[in-house]
Amino acid sequence: MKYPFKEVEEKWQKNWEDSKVYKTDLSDLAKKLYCLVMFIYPSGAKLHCGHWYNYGPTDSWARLKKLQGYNVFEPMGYDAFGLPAENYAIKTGVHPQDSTFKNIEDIREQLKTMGCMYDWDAELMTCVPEYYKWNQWLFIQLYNKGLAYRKKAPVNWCPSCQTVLANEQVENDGSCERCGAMVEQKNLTQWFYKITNYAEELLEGLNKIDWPEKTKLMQTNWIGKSTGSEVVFGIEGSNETFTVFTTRPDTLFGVTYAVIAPENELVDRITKPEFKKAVEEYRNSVKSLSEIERTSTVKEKTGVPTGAFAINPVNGEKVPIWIADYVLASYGTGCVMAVPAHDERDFAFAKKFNLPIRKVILKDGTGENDELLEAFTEVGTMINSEQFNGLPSDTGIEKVTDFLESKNQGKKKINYRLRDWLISRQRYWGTPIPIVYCEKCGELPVPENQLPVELPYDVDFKPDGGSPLAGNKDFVNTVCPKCGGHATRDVDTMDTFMDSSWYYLRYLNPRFSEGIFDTKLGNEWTPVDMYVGGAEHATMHLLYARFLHKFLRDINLVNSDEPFTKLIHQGTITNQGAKMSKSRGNVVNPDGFIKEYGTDVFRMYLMFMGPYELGGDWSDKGIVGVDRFVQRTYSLFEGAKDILKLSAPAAKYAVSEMNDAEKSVYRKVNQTVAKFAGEVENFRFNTAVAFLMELVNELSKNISGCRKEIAAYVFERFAVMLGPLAPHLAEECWNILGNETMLFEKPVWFEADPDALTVDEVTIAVQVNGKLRATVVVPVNSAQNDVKNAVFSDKKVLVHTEGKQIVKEIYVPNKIYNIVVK
RNA sequence: GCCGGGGUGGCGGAAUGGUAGACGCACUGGACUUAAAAUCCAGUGGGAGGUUUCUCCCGUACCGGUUCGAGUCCGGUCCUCGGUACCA
Repeated sequence: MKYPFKEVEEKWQKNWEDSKVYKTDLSDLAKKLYCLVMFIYPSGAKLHCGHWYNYGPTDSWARLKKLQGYNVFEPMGYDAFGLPAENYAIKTGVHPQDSTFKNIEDIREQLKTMGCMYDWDAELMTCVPEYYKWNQWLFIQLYNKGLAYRKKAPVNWCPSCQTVLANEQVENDGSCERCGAMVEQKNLTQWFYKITNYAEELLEGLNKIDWPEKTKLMQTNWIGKSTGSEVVFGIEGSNETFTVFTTRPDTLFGVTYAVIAPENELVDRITKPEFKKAVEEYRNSVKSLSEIERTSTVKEKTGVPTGAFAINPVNGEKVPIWIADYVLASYGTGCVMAVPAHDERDFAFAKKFNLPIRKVILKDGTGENDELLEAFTEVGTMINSEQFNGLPSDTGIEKVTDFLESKNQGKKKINYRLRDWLISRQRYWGTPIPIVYCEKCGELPVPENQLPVELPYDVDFKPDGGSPLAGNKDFVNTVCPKCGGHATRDVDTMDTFMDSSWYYLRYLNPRFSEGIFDTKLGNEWTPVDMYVGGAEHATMHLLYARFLHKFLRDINLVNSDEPFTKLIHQGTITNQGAKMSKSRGNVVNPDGFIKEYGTDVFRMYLMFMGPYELGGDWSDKGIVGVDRFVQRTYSLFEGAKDILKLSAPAAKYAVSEMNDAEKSVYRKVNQTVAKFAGEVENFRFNTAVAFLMELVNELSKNISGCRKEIAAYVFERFAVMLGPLAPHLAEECWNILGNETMLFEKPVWFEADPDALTVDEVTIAVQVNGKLRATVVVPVNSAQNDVKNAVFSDKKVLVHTEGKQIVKEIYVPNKIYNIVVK
């Protein structure tokens, strides 16, 4: 009979649910295991293949652990705030809350058909007051510790989304990550979190976690630690000074000009009157450029002089001060000392504007007067540097800094590229920022007992450049918690990365009302043991979550340093070479495949496609192969109905007492058992599926030649191995065999019989000069002399060796016999 | 530009420095069938010859190296995918 996947899948899903098989007992900590996937954004596009590729195989991993006796907690929820719902509202008039709840209903149903082990009692969504109340609470804790602050800053403004984007959310070409519109620069007062306070610890912590090296490297580069010095320059005819950060104080004698970021306030004060016009024009021309455009390497260098001069602290020399867009206000001090001879950017700039280039580091083997054709940025010998002449430049770095320090004109400094996390969004569909502004008392946090600040339903979310909440007078107008006078609320909402930075703690009890989460459970169940999600979150979500976890630790709410012990990225499933997205219209909906083949086949096909971490281009060409495997498996089990009731298999059998078919089958099943768990354990699902296919091929051939009890032994193990990869099918097969309890109700896992893995004969490859010429079958672990006899009685070997001089023979036991001839 | 993956049959992909191509798709032949589909069995990297049981040559993007032996290690080149963007 054809495998009736629809009835079978529905039946076991219902049985699992009725028996609460996937309800995790969080009080049982003996073998606790927290397996987490990045929660889902409930868009109208529903679940697509990419989601399945994330969730299905991860669930298979978790199921292996469940069968191995772990107490697995696997929750699922909805990252429900965010721009797309609001954009959809602007387009269609459907309120974000209504569309979001509707989408969640639909997606929940889809998720349930996947048949994952989600503990649905732990389900959460971020757009309800019970959740976002704690975003606000957490904001206030950060505020009270001085880690949430406001500042005016140039920000990326997306004219289409009408919102500010973090740097990280702007694409390479200067377009908005979400809608693709070109991003502009705009100055707004915004809330920031001081993630930079944790820069060093975020860097250090990477050594303690089992994450992909490339992800750790990306975070390392993102944090961008660099060790150098701050050097104070005077300004001619002024009491003002400015500070530059440099990693190359050894080149200080080579400074021939200085550059200040065009936005820097100092520019107003130092620019000479006759330069004012040109400076203003240049500043305006730069304003329209995004940071991405400004810093493009292909862009020609631009800049103008200010007419002011800087005084070099080491030699008192006067050098002109320029402004140029290649210096960024947001990195370091926003001021740079320019050493064209030894910095590529400065070199290009100096060449273009005919500024002097002075060599102060001599490359070994070159002359002092040789012309420089490009900047020399490596270590050499210091020249033209007064008392430092002759020193190797790497030693000079420290000596020059010491000298500056003694004159109080510089010091060692560690600089980070990481910037503070901008969390304000001029948007409706998010967590209101719990701050009020009182005319008398100023800026005040909302008292904790007044939380949550509820997001009102009634707003006009037409895009007009401002925050939609500003239009709701009932929301905006409030009383000052301090003086009782009139006050207004902050009308911005929070970045949704806030929601996703601590959700893994809330899952443990989403209804907990006495605090942000149950700290006892948090300490017992986190860090998360296994976290699986896309590599695109390497520097945003995954860095923010680490930051807030450390903050929660510092206010004694968690007892660990890191949120996610082990991290895996699933690869991207593309379609016709492009990432699946609604806007491209290339989303592959799995529903049709589920209808035709069932959820187990679809899940297994995704796993069979290739290495999990590589992903690949979508094609349904091979799915019939997996379906055939399921059909063959099912009919094999049908032939073993109630076999466990008829014949209870022993724990192991002696191979010597078996017939050929039994030997072959018994060995194969034990070989499979021996390697299967390791494959699933390490997310090598493709080979795990292949091994089960090999087993089916073997059983098709030989199972009919086996005694009942051997067959029972084999089928029992086969059904259990199906468990992680095809849970519904496995449960059905387990039942067919005559088991009274469900596999996932009373988990079972088998170990291989080591005696079945030993072989008494091996095939050895015989090579002549590295070329395969024959194979010989010899007893396992044969001595070289015994093999040699077999080798040299082989005709093909003789053909290639006779009449030639044997130079050398290499024998690797049980593997190879190589003869080198001349 | 820099950093990090990856390049293996017609296709998806397997291979602790030791018989390259497991497993699957597609294809070919056979069985079953009135026929087709489904299923089952067999074959299947390319080429040359013997053509039944065989033998040889070539072959893991390209060039070179280490080694008895390289898809795997080393040096260089090309292509491709991701990350990043003058970070002083």
